[in-house]
Amino acid sequence: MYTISQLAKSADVNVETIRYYERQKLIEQPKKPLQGYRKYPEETLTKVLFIKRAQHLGFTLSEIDALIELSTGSCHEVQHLAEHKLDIVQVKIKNLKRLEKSLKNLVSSCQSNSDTGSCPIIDSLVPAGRRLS
Amino acid sequence: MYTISQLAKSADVNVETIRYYERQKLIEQPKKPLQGYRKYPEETLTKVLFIKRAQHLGFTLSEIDALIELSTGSCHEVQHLAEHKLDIVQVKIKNLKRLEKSLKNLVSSCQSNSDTGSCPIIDSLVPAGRRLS
DNA sequence: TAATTCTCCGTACTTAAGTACGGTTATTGT
DNA sequence: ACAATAACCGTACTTAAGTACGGAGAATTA
Repeated sequence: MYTISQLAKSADVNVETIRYYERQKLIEQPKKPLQGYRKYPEETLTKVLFIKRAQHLGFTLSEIDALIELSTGSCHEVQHLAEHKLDIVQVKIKNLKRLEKSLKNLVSSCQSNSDTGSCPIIDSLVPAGRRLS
Repeated sequence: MYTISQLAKSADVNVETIRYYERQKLIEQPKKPLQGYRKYPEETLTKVLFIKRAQHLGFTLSEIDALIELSTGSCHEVQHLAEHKLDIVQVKIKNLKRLEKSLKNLVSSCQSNSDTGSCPIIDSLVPAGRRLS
């Protein structure tokens, strides 16, 4: 059993983060005893660690909430959630790669620029036939 | 010369977005004439279009502000900014690829799962030796 | 016992890039 | 001339995931 600060330290998060998770109902707040402070069971630490791991995989807190809901039972639905997240990640990668390509082009067009009066990057961002200033 | 709503329409943004850019000093608010509404010059439309293009490349508004500052003059610094953004994009791609890999593993571990009582995804998110519920 | 540290709790603030609202004035269309 | 738009303006709200603050009470340490 942990106090809130022991729990936070064990999970390597801020005390405020624990309280935030409680407000979001991701973890349960233990009843306040008549005397003394709240005590958190081992299970809560497990849950916070679970949340942190899932966040690392790109899941949002509300997705993690769903994950926890589904954890007792539906492996299939969990899989579905992970597949959905995988889709999103793959779309993001695709978009970033397009971006990477554009930026590389821009940077290299600068490299071969000898004209000190203009910048190919700026020029390419200004629509054709327009003047920025 | 445009009214604010003509400007917004031409740039395909919301009127509120124009006003927001004014507050952020990305574009200048024309003086209010003694009679009538403000009039925006062609240059402002160019700037808004510039902003939108730069945003597409992943630049934040404050970076775009810098870009506009640098546009008259320092091609080298503009290049530097673009290189910095390229770095960031490449780091993001790398991280997302690691994520993609992990998610793929998780999904495929589910695919080969015959145990209806547990889910490999959930199991892998719960730290070793712990129990979620 | 006194001082310090911790918990508890509600509320407000943070970032980014806007969006929404509500009231007032100005302009345009009929 | 009168109704319907549009502009103006300040302020507040939005999302996500927390962080910060301030005051009150409880617990630990010297």
